[in-house]
Amino acid sequence: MNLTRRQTEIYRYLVDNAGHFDRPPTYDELCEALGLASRGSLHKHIQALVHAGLVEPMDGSHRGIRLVEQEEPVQESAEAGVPYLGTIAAGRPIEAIPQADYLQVPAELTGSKPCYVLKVSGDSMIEEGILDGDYVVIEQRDSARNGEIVVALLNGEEVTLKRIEQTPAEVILHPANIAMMPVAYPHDAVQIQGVLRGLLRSYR
Amino acid sequence: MNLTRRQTEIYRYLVDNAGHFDRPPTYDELCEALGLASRGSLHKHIQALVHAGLVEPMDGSHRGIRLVEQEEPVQESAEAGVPYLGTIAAGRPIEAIPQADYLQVPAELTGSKPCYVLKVSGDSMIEEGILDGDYVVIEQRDSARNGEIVVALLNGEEVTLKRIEQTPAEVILHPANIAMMPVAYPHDAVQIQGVLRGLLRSYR
DNA sequence: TAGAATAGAGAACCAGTAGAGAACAAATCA
DNA sequence: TGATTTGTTCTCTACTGGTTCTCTATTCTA
Repeated sequence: MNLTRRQTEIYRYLVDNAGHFDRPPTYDELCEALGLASRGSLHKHIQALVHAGLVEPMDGSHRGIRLVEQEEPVQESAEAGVPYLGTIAAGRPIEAIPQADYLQVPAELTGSKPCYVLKVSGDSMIEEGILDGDYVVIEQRDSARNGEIVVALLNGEEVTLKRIEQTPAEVILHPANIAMMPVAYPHDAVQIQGVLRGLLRSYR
Repeated sequence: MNLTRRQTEIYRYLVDNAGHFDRPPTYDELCEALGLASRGSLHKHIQALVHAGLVEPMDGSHRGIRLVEQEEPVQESAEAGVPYLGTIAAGRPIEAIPQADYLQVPAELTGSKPCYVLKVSGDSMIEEGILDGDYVVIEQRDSARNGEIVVALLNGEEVTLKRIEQTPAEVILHPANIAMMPVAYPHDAVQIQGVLRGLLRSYR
């Protein structure tokens, strides 16, 4: 995700002044600080930063603009941790987080193959017991057997977690939610990025 | 859980003055200190802090506003991991396995409190996304808040995993399966053994 | 040089936040 | 026991702050 000049400028300002705010700044406060007259203009830039995973999304709430936590590299990571890459929401690209975090995942889930962890957003697999906010452990693979749950890249742009069925003619992706229908794609529109190996959920 | 401005302001005040109170402050005292005229308004903020796990819930008691003691940063204590104790099946005692195995559970799930892992047998919590064969991470505790999912020992003999509701008269255990009914017990028949903190599932 | 990408102004919308105050019930105190 | 605190719940009001528009200006690029 490439930022424009103004976007990086604004992000810089946020980072530089992060410790300087006693509370998360509102759009109006930022507008004044940045010499903007219109919240609407600022909003577009902030949205770009949210999309780039640099600013926390605030779904309608009024709590000011916050940077996404840039946790310093966890040193335990070398110790057989599994990288946490971001959020997977049906219908959108993976929202990568800037610096990979590492999770201590039991070897029983990962096996010996390379894996990564994604956070699930949405309810499309709810009937398989995969809920909004769960973390899935994905084994890096570019092929899958029928019936496996896969991370699939569709048309090179959006990514989704679904149960896969491959026929000679097409690839069918089955959600596990009565409200959603299976969708069929031509083979060349679906690129498998990994296979579901494990699941983590926090009730904290 | 993201706090609003006023909520963080009030939380700050509580933290800053924690050592300053000789006993927990009342709502009225706090209202005055914070320049509020209405207890009702303050109550909403405090509830938000309780919900965020920053303030201890005070079920009815007076003079009850206390901060949740902040666990010090997790010390990578999980050298050995979390003990795997056996299988929990609704209606039977925990089937302990002879030699405790240890699982490498991410610190995000355990927090700093002592935990153990059980394997779930049965479908009684299927609508909460807890499936037969899943592993649950349980924090060792002998009390729980309403709405939490607990490991409960019933009549000193059988153990079960259910959502708990404690009323003055009785304890109600709610399964999450349309085919099963909630069951009410007298308080002395239910002994809480732990609270659900996390969940692991293997698709191997 | 036309069209796209970037940047901004400003208006309008409305959900979230904040607070007041009344009424109630449980806990505590006299 | 009765009176008083104290926490809880409710309704009502106000306004702030994030979002969405449309419209315009400027810069970049094919």
